[in-house]
Amino acid sequence: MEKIPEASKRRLTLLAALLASFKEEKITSIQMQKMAGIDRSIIRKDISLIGFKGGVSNGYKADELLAAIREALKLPLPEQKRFCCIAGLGKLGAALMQCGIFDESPFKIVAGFDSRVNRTEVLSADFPLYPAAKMETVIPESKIEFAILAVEDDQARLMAERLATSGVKGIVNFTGQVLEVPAGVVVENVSPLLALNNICAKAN
Amino acid sequence: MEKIPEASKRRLTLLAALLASFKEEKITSIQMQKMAGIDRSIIRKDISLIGFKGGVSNGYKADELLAAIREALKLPLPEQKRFCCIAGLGKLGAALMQCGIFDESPFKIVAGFDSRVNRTEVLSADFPLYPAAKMETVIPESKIEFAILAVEDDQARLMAERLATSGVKGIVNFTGQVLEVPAGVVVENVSPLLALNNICAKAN
DNA sequence: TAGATTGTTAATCGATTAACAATC
DNA sequence: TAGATTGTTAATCGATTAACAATC
Repeated sequence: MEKIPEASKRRLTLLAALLASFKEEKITSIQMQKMAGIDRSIIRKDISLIGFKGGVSNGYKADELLAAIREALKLPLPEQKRFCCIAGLGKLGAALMQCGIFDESPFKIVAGFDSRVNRTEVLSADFPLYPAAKMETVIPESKIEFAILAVEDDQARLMAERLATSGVKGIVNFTGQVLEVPAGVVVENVSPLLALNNICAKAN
Repeated sequence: MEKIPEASKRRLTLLAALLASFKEEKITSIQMQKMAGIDRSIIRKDISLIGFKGGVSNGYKADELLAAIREALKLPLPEQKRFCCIAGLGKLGAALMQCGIFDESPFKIVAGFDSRVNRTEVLSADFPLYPAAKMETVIPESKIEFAILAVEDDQARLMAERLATSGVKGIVNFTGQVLEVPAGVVVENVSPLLALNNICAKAN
C-alpha cells in the first residue's frame, strides 16, 4: 500500500470515530459527507487509498469499513490496551482522570504525575499517582506510550521535554503553550484557547 | 489581501500562540521552525500571505508580527472579550469552567448549561448556570458566540444541533462524537480520545 | 564589510475535484 | 431493469519547496 497523506489519515480517523458509533449496517459516502462534513469524492478517494474495496452499489458495510480503517492506520482496538499517563493533576488533569472518558476505549491511564506533593497525596484514582520526579523511571517501567499534558502553562515546555525524554511517543497538549519536541514525538494540540482561536480564524 | 488558505490560517494561529508567550524582542523564521515544528520557508510564505513586511535581516519584531497575525486572521485581542458558554457540567465541563484557563484570554465564559437540575444547582461559578432548556433564549440574549461542548456522548449531537440553532458560530467539541452542524458553524474537535487516535495514525 | 535572514519567484509536488464506466 | 453508488482516472487546482537577489 502506498503511503497515506497526513490529511487523509486525519479524515479517516474522524470517519473511524463516526463509524464506531454508527448504528445501521450500511453507510454511503453521501451519508458520511453529511455527518462528517467531508466531500464524498474525498471520502471515496481516502477509502480507496487504504485499499478497501468492500463497497457495493448501496454503500459500505459500516463494521467492515471501520475494521479496514483501523487496520490501515494502526488504530488500536478497544481490547488492545495502550498505556497512557496524565501529567499535571490540577482541576483539569484531575477531571480528565476521573471523568471516565477512557473507560471503554483502548487507552488506559496507568499513572498520574504532579510536581506538587499535596496533589498526588490528596487525589485518589485507581492507578498510582507519583511526584513528577518519578516520571523518567515510571514511564518506561510501566510501558507508557502516550501522555496527556495538563500542567500549568509555565511548566508546559519543561514537562513536555521530560515526557519526550522518558520515551512517550505522543503528547495530547491541553496547555496553551506550543511545545518543542524531538522528531518522532507527535503532539496534538487540544487547548480550548487554541481551538477558539482556530475557530475565529476559520470563521473569518 | 488574497484569501488565506486554511492550512496557513492554522499555522499562523499556532505562531500567534507561540509569539504571545515569547519573551525576546526579535524572532527569526529559523527559531520559529524549531519551536513550532513548521518549515521556515512555509513560515515566511505564510507571513508574506498576510502582507506583513516588517522583517529585516535579523528577524521579525515579535510584537509587530503577533499584532499583524491577529489583525489578518481577526483573532481577538485580550481586551476584546468574546462571550462563550459551556454546555455540559459534568466533571470535565465543571473543571473547564473552574480551572481559570480563560482568565487572561479574550474568551469569557458567561453561562453554563446542563440538562440535570442538580448540576446547575449544586455547582457554583461567577456566571449563571441554566437548565439546558434555556439555551435557545440565553445564548442570543447574552450574545454568546462560542460554545464548549462537554456533555455525555449520547447527548452530543442533540446539544450541538441546539447550540447551532441558538446561533453560536463555533463549537469546541470535547465529546467523542462527530458533530453534524449547519454550514457556517465551525467545529474544532478536541476530544482526547480522537487526539490519541490521531497520534496513533500519525506515528504509524 | 561579512554574515545572516527576509521576501518572492518559479518549479515541483501533491491533493482535490469532477466525471463516468462498472457494479449491485 | 432502473436507480444508485462505488472505484478510479485524468484534469485541475493549490500548496510546498528551493533558490536567490535584496536588505540590514
